[in-house]
Amino acid sequence: MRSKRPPSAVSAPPTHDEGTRARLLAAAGELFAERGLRGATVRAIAERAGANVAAVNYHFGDKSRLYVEVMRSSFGEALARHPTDGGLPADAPVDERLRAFVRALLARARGVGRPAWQGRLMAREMADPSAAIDVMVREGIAPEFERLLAIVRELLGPRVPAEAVALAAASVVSQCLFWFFAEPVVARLPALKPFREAAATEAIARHVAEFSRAALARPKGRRR
Amino acid sequence: MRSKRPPSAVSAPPTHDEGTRARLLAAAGELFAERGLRGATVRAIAERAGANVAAVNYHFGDKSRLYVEVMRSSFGEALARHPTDGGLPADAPVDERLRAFVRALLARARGVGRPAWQGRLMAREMADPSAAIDVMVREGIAPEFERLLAIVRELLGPRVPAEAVALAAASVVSQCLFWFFAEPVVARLPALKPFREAAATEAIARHVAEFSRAALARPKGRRR
DNA sequence: TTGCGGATCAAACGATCGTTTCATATGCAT
DNA sequence: ATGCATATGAAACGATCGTTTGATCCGCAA
Repeated sequence: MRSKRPPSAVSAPPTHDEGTRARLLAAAGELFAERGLRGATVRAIAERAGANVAAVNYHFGDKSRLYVEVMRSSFGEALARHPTDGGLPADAPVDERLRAFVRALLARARGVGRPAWQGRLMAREMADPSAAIDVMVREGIAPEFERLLAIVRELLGPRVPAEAVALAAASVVSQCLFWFFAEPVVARLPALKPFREAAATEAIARHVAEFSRAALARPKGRRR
Repeated sequence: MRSKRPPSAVSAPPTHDEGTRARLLAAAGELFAERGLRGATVRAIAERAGANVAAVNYHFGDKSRLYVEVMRSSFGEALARHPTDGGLPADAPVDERLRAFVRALLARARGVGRPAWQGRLMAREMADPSAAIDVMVREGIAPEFERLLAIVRELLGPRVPAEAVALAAASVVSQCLFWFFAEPVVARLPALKPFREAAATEAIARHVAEFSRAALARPKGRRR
């Protein structure tokens, strides 16, 4: 009912309107994050994008194909905006690399960049996995988890078995994911409520890095 | 299409058939966990329960009321089956109390008891909160988180500010929740896949308790 | 101008879902 | 036996959803 024209430039589109497809992707991202794959109707997506109901099927084939396209672009954008190496050189100190990893994971989860709905999209994909999660794990999560495994192995030392390294890496990741996976609980616990604000992200990152660093302290002269 | 009668006792029901309501609750629990609130249709629930389509509305009013009833009974059962104090006396050593807390949380999440779908139900409620989460947090999660806060405060000492205690408690909880909140990812990461088996729950509990215990080590003679 | 292909539109189709309706069965007090 | 409240059954209603259809608009090459 609003403006049928895209709110982009004032001038007319160059050859044909590329805007509709992009606006559908953005609107679908928001609505899939808000209401889920089933809950977000094609009509609502088209309306928010200022497009016709048939636009989704015309540009993406069907609703499920639009969904995986949203997941791919959203996840890829999050990967590019917050790289887990934090721009650090490969030979940077382990502590700094661990801190950078934690910071990147938290930034992705809590939407420090533009679209704040990407974290919720990921949480929904965990609770209700679709075909999109396979490529997300294979192309994004798995290689980055390998990088974290290397960091943890460097912290724990070469004598620690692989299973213990994997468990420790999981402990690091979990502390970052918690803050938006369990967001409805965080919002309802008075002790955790102050950390919901975006400004608290840095404090959480510092805590997670310190907490993990203390737990991963190399047992130098321990009983053994 | 199968047996219309409940497969309970061989004899006839005493006065009237109480079984239908209970079978609807059980079938709804499974299907809500498998497909979510929207995905599980009342027809599928009624069919699995061996009841008529109208039975849901007759016994529970409508679908959403059946859902909150499922959540309440399922969550209450999990609370009762795995108490976070682990049956320990209140004056037990902090380390044992922390271990018991972690073990209980993991047992609930990974369905060590009977119904393995309760964890998935909780994960879905996190990704897509309904009216049920308010009572779950108020009656179950909040008081138990307070108990964890007391444990952590005892470990960190009285000089640590409340925000640091809250962050540390969140770190403990997150390590337990991770293993079923992020289950689709765990299942796809080769390094974590072996921990999916139910037998690995005890190993995870030991790791989480040790990891947290090391991170929460009281800074005896640290810089201060 | 004409013709054409891509893009958008209103309208409708078929399927599914939650819910309702009304009939019927059952157990129990009278 | 009779009346009544509870419970179950088959069938349908109204609403919504994903998708399809056919017409229309528009920029551009011939």
